[in-house]
Amino acid sequence: MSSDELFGAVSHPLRIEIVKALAERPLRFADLKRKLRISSSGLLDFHLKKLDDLITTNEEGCYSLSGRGFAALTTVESAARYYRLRSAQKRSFLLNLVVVTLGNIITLWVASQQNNYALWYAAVLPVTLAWMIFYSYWTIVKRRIRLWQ
Amino acid sequence: MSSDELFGAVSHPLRIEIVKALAERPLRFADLKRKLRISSSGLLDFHLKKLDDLITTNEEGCYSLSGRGFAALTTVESAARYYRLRSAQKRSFLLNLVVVTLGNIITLWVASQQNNYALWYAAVLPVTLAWMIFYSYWTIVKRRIRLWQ
DNA sequence: TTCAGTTGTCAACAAATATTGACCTTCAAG
DNA sequence: CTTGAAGGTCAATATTTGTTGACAACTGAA
Repeated sequence: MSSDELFGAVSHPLRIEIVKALAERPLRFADLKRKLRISSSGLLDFHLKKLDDLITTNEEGCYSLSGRGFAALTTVESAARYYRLRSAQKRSFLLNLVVVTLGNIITLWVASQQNNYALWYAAVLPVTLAWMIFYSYWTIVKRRIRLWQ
Repeated sequence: MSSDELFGAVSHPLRIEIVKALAERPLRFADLKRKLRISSSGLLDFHLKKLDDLITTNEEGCYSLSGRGFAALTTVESAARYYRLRSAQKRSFLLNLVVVTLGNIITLWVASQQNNYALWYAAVLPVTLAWMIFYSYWTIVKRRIRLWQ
């Protein structure tokens, strides 16, 4: 099953509903009709046939998701969660930046109390700086996450 | 844009090709025609219009992916390998752990050269420890990412 | 000026998809 | 035996999608 076939299979609201319903638990024909508020048997039949690769029936006539069906479900959910995920990655980066900056400020303050900045110069600053440069490259260039706008 | 609209947009092989081509670099109308071996302008026009939400054009007439377009691309790729994202998050955590640990080791080594551990005790250790505890909680509990097995 | 290439739009049609409603069989309860 | 529900199939039709080919405005080079 190629990508476009998978997308074709779940490119109708009713079929997405069917996949989600069957992910919860296996259902029979009439159960599905009731659950999705479909009045026409023909309509459900049509969409079930479109989902052929994604569902299986057991010996009792219950429909459930096949392996491909669960893969499709993951894809559907990842599409829905995508923006949340990216904004989480963005938050992760900004939080890291705040922690590193605060860490440097605290370290510098403690160093100033002792009038000994060598440790900050030699260790804390280079390590945190190198980390943030790498993390920035990874976030902005590799993941293409826009931190502004 | 709902899930089924996103899937509808990329449920045709040619449109998947277009999204992949534009992910590489922005292209103009004729460039796309040549690259995808399309003879009819009308055909390309039809599919570009279907991809309306996923692409933008700049002032020079170049088509490129919009934010949603990159989201769609990620979905297409996740359909093929949907677990890669989680393994990236796992790598991110482990890398952070290595960096923090190395940072502490380097800081400790520099401190030992000066025989002054106060800075490490008072600043570096508490900050990095607090960060890793929070990050662990977030990764393991919230994201449910399994670092072992 | 002409010619080729770019960048499309549009009408027409073919093909696929979505929906409805009629119809069928089986089975169990009243 | 009748009734009604389950579990569908099928034909007809409406709507959308996909494709072709004609056309047109603009641009730059010969």
